[in-house]
Amino acid sequence: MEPATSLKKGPWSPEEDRKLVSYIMRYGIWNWRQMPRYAGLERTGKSCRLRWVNYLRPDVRRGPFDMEEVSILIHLYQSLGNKWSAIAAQLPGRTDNDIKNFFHTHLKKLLKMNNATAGAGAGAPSRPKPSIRAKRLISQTVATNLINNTVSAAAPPPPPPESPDSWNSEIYQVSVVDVNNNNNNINFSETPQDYNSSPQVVILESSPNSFAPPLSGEAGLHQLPYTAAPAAVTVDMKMNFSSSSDVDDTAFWYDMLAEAERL
DNA sequence: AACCGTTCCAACCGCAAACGG
DNA sequence: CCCGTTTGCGGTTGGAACGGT
Repeated sequence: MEPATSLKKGPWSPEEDRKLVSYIMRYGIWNWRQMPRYAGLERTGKSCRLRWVNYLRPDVRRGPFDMEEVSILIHLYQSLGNKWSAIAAQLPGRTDNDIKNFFHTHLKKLLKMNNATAGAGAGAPSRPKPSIRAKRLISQTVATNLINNTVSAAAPPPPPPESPDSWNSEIYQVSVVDVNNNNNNINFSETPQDYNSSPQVVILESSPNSFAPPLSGEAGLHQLPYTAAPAAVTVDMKMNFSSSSDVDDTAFWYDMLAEAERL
């Protein structure tokens, strides 16, 4: 039983985080219910466990899901259902809470509507429009996927998707650059031995109209983990998306879903 | 600038499973 | 097996951030 005294609820302060982390680093996890008392925290053991598992644990992976993770998530959901912890076990660094949130905010509606409209003809219910945040997230996964595909295949990058006429407003841009060379062209060497270090690849966002602050970190920059493969390719691509609310670009989204399911 | 509706996610709650005496 | 305690899981929610008007 948790004590009935007034324990703190709500968001954790940096000081509380520090106390919890330093306690666990020093003494480990021995009893969640007792621990907060010894760690000087006025929290329930349950709250401490949640904070540690979902946020403070050093191996928690933060940031957007990449295409491979989305693919795994979709496949596992289709075979396991809402067994979030089982799915999380297959996605290193992702917590069940992360996965649950990602599913509910990005995938549930799309999967539901996709199933409902699969093979449906005229008169099918209209597809939902994805949110701008989700667009931003997926645009990053697209870029990641293109990088990986391009590099592993040692082939030229695919041409940018042909835009419908209605996509004439270039207000969102994802660029892949090598920041070490300050250059949009990443020239990979011919052989693996030529590598001393991998180019640092980042996704750059530009937001001339409405894409104000980036998801995190330094303005306009999102870093992606990247390991260069032995290949002789040049990556130079830009993908342009319209996010104008009156443009129906949901077809693009369903293509993304299909791509994730295909992988 | 102000307002309002929507999106997103950290954190909560209730319940079930696991544990152990 | 029983029963109290602890841990883990999944659904839900509060509120900050965001985007549109």
